Amino acid sequence: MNDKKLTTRAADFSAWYNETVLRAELADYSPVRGCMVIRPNGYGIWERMQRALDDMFKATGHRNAYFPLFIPESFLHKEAQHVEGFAPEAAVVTHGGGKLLEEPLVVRPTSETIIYSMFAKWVQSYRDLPILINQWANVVRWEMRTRLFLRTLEFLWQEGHTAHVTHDEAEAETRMILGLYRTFMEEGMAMPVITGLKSESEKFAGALRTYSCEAMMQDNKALQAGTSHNLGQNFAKAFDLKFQSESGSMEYAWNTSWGVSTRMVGGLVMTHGDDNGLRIPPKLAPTEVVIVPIWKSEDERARLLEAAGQVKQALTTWGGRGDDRLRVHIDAREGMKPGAKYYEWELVGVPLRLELGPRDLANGSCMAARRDTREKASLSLDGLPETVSALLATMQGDMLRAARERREANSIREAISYDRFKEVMEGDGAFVYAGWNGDPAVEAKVKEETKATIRCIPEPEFVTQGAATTCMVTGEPAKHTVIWAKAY
RNA sequence: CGGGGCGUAGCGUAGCCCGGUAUCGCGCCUGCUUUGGGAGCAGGAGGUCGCCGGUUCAAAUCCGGCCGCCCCGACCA
Repeated sequence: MNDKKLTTRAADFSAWYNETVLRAELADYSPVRGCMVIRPNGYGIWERMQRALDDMFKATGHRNAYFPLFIPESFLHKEAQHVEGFAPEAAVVTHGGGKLLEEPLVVRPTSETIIYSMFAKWVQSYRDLPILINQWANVVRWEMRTRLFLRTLEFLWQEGHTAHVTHDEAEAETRMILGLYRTFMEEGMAMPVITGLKSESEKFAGALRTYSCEAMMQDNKALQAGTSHNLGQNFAKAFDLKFQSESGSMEYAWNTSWGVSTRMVGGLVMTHGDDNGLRIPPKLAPTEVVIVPIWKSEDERARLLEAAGQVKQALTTWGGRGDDRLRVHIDAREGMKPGAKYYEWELVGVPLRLELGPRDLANGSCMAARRDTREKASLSLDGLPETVSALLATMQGDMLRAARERREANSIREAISYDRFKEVMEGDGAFVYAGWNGDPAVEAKVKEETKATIRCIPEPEFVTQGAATTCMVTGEPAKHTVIWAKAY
């Protein structure tokens, strides 16, 4: 038994995931059941996700704010569907300062209630709208079964909350954010997603409509990677969020809320990881390039470390990407063979490794190894920053392309019988595009029989085979073409 | 909460049936030799055997109770 090797994805995908997260030091189990510690390697990825998204939110007119962790229990009860959805998994504080509280406080599972209660104070006129707020926060949901990053009792996320004058404006916001998430996931995470509408049974508790980004993991299961909700006037009515319109009438505001979480880190692992560990797309990699100097003698060690320092200097001071400087680390550890370092950095997922030894130095070159393909090539030290930058950009694109090809290879777009569908779901699984008559009972039956659910009613651009005409289960006329899959 | 499994060094484990103060591997520390794909040798440190109680001259081992964790279900970003 060689415990240096990870369990392979083919042997046990779930075990592979856990080992990869733990051994790449993204996270660790905490003393509290169902909670996790996010370690620097994992938090560094989250920070880069935050930075990219935060810039996008700001660019579209949103501003950050912060609302309290504690919510009066009564707030949760003001919207009927909302309480039904979240009360069962609420953590409730009953004591403070050694005394029983007059009203219990719920640790936020999401912040609609407290935020819209505040919006109600701030809005009198249509001129006060829209309000475009985002907050970065932790939330708590008392889940029965947990998994690192994918489902923990406490997780980090951002939640956007907006209020608008009209339904259409709120709908446009909801859709705009959905597109923003998609752009980030595809261009930043190199993780292709399908955007679409959630069915009634899968929509957010209290929403009019929920849209989501659905990604396919390497076990062909779907991961809901982000959601954007048009809340209609449900919360505005519950919290008396009203404004006087231009014509003088009193109207309830139209709200949206939307969020992505540290779950995306899990999605990143399950989208790009291989049997050697993590593969981080360059844009999200805290370290894009690791330099491994190689030496034999003490004399060589001094020379190579100096040369490595110069290479790092050349890379990090290069301004070809503007303010976005290349992120470079030198692995100068002694007493560790180069091969051992290679395996370690591959496990951690650093996109590009530059090996620099006496032979390379003599040639004025270095050996570059791509993490995504594990291909090696000799690169001239002349113009290295340009070469490296271009290579990283190529890798970013290649990783997205490879992930998209994998998804399509495991999608079923042609008509399929329900019997065949059951076989697929019992076997390798897939994203199955099929007709649905729109009946929630059919959805429930399929879930009961196969564990697959409707991931979304995809936007038209994803339905490349043309809309389905009949329901896969009943044979009745199809109301929608939907994507069926097992999900995390 | 229902069904199954497991708690022994930082991690992974043997020992338990058949009682005698704990095995092996990885990791860690020191020294020397190494360093272009997971180094070798030598020496060393590290343990309330999940917790409480019982039986016994003696408990990791047998008995009772409790706690925790993992997997499968119900619930879910």
